[in-house]
Amino acid sequence: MMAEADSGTVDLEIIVQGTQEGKKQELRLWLRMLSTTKLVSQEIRRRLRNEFGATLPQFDLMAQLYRERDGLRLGELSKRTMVTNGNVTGLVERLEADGLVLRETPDGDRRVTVAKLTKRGEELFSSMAAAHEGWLRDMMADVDPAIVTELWKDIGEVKSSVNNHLSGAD
Amino acid sequence: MMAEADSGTVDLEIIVQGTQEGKKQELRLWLRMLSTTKLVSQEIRRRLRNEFGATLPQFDLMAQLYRERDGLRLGELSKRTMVTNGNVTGLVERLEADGLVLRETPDGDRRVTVAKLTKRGEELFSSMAAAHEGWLRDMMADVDPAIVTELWKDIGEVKSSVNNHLSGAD
DNA sequence: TCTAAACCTTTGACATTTGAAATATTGCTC
DNA sequence: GAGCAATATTTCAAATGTCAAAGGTTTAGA
Repeated sequence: MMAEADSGTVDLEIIVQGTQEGKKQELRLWLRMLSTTKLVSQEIRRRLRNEFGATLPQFDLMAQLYRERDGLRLGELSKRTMVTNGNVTGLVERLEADGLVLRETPDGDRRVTVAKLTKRGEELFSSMAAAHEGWLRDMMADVDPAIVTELWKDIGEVKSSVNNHLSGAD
Repeated sequence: MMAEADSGTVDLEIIVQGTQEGKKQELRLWLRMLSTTKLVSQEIRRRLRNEFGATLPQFDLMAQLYRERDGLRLGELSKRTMVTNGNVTGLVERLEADGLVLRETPDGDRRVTVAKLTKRGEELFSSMAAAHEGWLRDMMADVDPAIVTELWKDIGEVKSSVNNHLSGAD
């Protein structure tokens, strides 16, 4: 596929970063990121369901509330969980029905709804979070810790590049 | 947090890879992978909608059919797209209604349904695929190609580790 | 103050998603 | 060849997801 130089010398630069197959690398990376993420998500979903009777979106939402004990406005929750507004409404409704979250409207601004974890919500999330962290350590047990750190850094670059090339709203 | 040796010497190994922050690296990596994947997915979803009136799951499904011109059984489609069986049924139904996919039952085994792209489906997918690849190159434009390649390799290790530590079915 | 723009959440229509149960067909075994 | 496990798909209920439009509230300006 790749033509060798006519003399004995080899053009290393081309081999290393150039034409090699360097066309659809981004697509290839994306497909692998996507399938890996799906794989992990499915595993976490399964364990959350089996061990805690919770769903992944519920876990994500509670995670945000757990670190903001004063609660969050639904719009803010929407941004942080990357879930649409309308979706947050239903999610919070169901969690409230289960007694894990409560909603209140602050005095100052009656347009706003703030969601907080209840006592029960805090306790449940606390144990889910501990398990969750363990599952991830488990799943990534075969990966060299140095690579984990490196991946974190490099994926950060991907994320920031993507953020700089969005078409719609931020 | 980390006990210092009693003499003047410092245990570099512990500092470097041990306690430093080395506790929740896997969790941190996972959160970043997840948010990055969501970000890219949303961008692709938006562009598919705006430019082609298609959804992301439809695109994924058609991608599998595009590379198997003889069609695929629904179960096989389910595995390859990592989408549940029941879900594939509905997706294919809607694509069939739009004239992009057709279903047929082979003579040999009447339990089976095979889905294929129609002519129109092939044409549409072909142009979507070209655009899709371009979007990804765009979004990752600021990332050094060497890092793209490295990420592909390292994420492969993550994926294979995860595959070795699944609780449920393969 | 009256009103229009801006802000925040909910609602509604529809698509996707999961997990489990139901159906249909095949292949094997006795 | 009747019964039964194994396969393959569909159906169902409930949850999640998007997008757009509609509902209240607040804020600012005329």
